[in-house]
Amino acid sequence: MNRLVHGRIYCSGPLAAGNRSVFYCWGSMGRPKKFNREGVLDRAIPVFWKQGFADTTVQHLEQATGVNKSGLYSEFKDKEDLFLASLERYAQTRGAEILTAQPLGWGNIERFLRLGFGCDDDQRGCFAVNSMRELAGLPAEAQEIISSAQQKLTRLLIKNIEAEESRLDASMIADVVLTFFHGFCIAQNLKSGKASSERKIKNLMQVVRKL
Amino acid sequence: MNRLVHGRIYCSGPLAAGNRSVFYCWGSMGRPKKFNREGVLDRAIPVFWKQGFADTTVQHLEQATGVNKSGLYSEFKDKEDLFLASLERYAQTRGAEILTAQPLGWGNIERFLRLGFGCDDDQRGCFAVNSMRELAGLPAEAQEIISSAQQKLTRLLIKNIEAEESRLDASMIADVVLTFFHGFCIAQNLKSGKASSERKIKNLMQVVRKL
DNA sequence: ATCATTATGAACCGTTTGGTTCATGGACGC
DNA sequence: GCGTCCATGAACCAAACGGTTCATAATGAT
Repeated sequence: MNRLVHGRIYCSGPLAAGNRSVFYCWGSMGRPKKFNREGVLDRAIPVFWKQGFADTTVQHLEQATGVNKSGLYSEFKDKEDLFLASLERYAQTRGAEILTAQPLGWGNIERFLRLGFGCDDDQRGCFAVNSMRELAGLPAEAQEIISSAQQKLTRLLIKNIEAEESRLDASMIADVVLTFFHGFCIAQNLKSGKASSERKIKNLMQVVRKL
Repeated sequence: MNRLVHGRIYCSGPLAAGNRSVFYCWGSMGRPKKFNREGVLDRAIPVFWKQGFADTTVQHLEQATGVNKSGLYSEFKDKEDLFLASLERYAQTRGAEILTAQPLGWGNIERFLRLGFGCDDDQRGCFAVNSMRELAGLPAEAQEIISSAQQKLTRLLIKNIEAEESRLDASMIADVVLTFFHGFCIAQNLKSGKASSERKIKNLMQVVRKL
């Protein structure tokens, strides 16, 4: 909501997603923020990634981001809004560079699969794949974010497969690879040896190269 | 805890997992229970399956099972205990029959994959696969239940693959199939058309038969 | 019919939850 | 330095949570 005071327009309430809160467009200056939207998201993502939406409290988010509740609620409508923004930023950020690297082919695909390892012990698998579990309790927007990211990945996978010679349809193989990726990611949540995860990838690559 | 009253031994507190509460072994009869352990679990499973552990409240469980809180807490230590018992019952119940049906082979494997569809709109995918997401917030026992069930499934998958002729190692193919199954299950949580799910299975079967 | 014994369900409890309010702090324009 | 305005953080709130207690209901044994 914008309000008119003394003939000047001021911003109040949560800013729209596109606006950088570090910029002051109208009115005289006030106390500057200590945080910016992207920084908060980048620090919130690991928390949601590890614990999911339901298990994450706003206290966790305060500690992880270093931003107080009132700050968070000035930038985001509620916990759900912050979650969706985090998920969207994650989905837009990850995956594409690897699958567009030259030369296209099985090498890119194997490197893509390795993304499924996650970052470290706290961020296992893939945030987007993990989030599929909770879709039942989240707004439809969550599914749309994930779906559109998957479609983008599928297109890139197909291009990489077409760069190799294969008797089978590229989109069919891409389908299998992506579903395998989902399985690889979700299974990363159980702490089994890294060796068995490596073997999984090796196995799929060996299978897929034979087609 | 057992206590001695008037020279007779009575059971009080939650009964051990193996004991059927419908049987009265010692002492004189009291008011009979209206529920039994397995019945509660079978009604709790769909709730946890759909909503996961964190999103399920004991109110939900009361409504779904028809058993009051005090009843639930007399049979189970706490919500976590009920969840683990549900997960264990689910894991022990499902999957094995399909993979032991004669004749062993690709037919069984395809039927196994189709288990990943789930039951209906509320029980999507697989309860055990869904639960992998929440392992970070659950006791180690949860992972053990899932892991041992997976090992059992892997053995059965291998036997079915060995029944077919294949140039590649059966355990390698089983690994790929199981990971694909995980991915298929978790992706069932997003409500995309059934057609695309069917295609996924067809695609994998076509790939795997070629090996 | 009475007693002993147990299951039941509603009331209750302390804690934690997501979310809001408001007095204070701090930066800028003048 | 003063006034204006906004970000900040702690206090605050109602609702919901997991879990417990206890008077009561319901059964079998005698």
